[in-house]
Amino acid sequence: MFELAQLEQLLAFAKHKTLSKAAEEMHLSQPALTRSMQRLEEDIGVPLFERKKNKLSLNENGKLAVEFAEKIIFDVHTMPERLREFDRTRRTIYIGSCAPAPMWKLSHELSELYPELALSTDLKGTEEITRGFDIGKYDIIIMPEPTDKTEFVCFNYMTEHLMLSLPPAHPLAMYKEVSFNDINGETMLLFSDIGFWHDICAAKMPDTEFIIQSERDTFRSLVKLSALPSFTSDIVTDQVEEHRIIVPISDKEANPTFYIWIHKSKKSKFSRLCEALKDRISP
Amino acid sequence: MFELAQLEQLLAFAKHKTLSKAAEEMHLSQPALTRSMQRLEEDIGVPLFERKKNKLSLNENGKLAVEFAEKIIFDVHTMPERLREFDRTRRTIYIGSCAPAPMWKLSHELSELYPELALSTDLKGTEEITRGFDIGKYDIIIMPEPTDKTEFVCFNYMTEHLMLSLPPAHPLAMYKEVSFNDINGETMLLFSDIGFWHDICAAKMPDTEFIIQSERDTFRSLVKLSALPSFTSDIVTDQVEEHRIIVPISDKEANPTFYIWIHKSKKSKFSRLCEALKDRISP
DNA sequence: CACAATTACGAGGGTCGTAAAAATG
DNA sequence: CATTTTTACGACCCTCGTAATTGTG
Repeated sequence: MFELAQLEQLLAFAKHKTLSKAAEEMHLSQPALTRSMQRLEEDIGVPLFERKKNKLSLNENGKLAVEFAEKIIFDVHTMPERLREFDRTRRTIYIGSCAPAPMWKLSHELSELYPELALSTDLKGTEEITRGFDIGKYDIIIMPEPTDKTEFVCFNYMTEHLMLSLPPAHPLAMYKEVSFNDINGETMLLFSDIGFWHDICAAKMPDTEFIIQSERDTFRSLVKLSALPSFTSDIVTDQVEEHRIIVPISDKEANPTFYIWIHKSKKSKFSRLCEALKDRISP
Repeated sequence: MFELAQLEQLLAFAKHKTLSKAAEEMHLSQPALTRSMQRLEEDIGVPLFERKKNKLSLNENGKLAVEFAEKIIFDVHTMPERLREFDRTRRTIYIGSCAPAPMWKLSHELSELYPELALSTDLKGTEEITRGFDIGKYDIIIMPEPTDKTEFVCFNYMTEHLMLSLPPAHPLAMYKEVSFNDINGETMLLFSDIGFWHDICAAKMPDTEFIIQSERDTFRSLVKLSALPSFTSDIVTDQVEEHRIIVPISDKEANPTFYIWIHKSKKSKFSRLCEALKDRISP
């Protein structure tokens, strides 16, 4: 049986048309290549080359052999790549979420339930999250609505309450609660990595100008230093907001319940999680 | 890079479930297999096995690796087979003919024109010959009719005259010529390997009983010794038929002209033959 | 205790590189 | 005369087999 190295050498020769050049690419001496190709011919049992005194070229057999070799070498190279990728996905839980708060909570719980697995999290709008779920990019997704599709299992995970964070001097600070409509037209500070909240903001407050900040620390400094309103929620408890008035937002869109979707086919992989959530199964 | 031998060893292990059995099939010692599989894991970069103290089994990666390996090893084994077949067809001219006489003539001419190539001849009815031509089984076919298909090139090759060979005492021996109709109902000797002549006989002499003989020498002896009529032709000059009366057959089916068909795509391969026949091209 | 997997170590075979030869444009 | 292919020869690396170890049912 011939060796893979010989097929790669054949491809190198087909590419460079001379043994010397091919040998260079293969980090091999010319004589070694000569013998290696002679062995290949012997092993296969048909002549692959046309030999002139100082010229070697592929004959018809050789040209066909190159086509075979290309396919085999391609498969041989993809095999380890695909296996490594497969191994990686096997050791990682891929989460897609439409909001940060439930993702933090779920990440925390998963890392305790599955300390041997790595987590990969992705924060996007609902549309992109469901698309990624459909193509198998995510094992688990967090959505602001349940699903009744029979191929998914769905859990009621948590509810978040969005609130307005205001400097005490702000006119809205006196209200016990506000609606998106009240805020519409304001200029606001907004953190960028917030998933579907972007869509909510755009839909419910079309006239509001958002000053978007992607650095969390910078965002927090801005909130402290500026007189502009910003959002916070009942989940973001760690965020110290001194000298700010917190006002609940009444709209139902501001108080979403988040649901966890999992493919039924992956139930066994996430049996521990499903067990932990079994009381919250939806519907 | 891993080696093909390692993939085959992996397949052997997948088949036998233990290194010892696999080693036996591979004509290798167990320790050698152990190390070989360890190298395979290293080369690919992911664990393929689940190791218990005295039990080795494939993990999920390993099962996927087996699928890859099966495909690669299959391709590796087919490559030499296909190349040998390709080489053989390249060195052989495959001829299909519906009659023996033009096949002998063509074989003779081809072996002089292409002394470096082997000949493979096949004698069948017209239907089977054209079918074989369509599927590429034959490079050249000999047919009793021309073709006007543009993808073929066609030559008028030769005409053969079928004749009746009779013992002098036979009633038909006095005629200057006969028709198939005159012979219909006789009992006749017939050589078996005669291609489309079988169809002619069956069609034109449905009531004739043919005593079919496949051994040429036996057939000739029978012709000499029996008082039964048989066929001969103007081409079969070497056949000494003492004490036999030769009567021409008048039907047009008994005097066919044979045509050579060649795929235009193979014109270059048979350029010498086409050159030799260029005066007889048949539109 | 038979069997399976793994480790240690020495031997052998195969492939490589260097050197040299032969041929070409 | 630079370039290319091929052959000859010695060296080295790599894999193999034997032997020994550990562990299991």
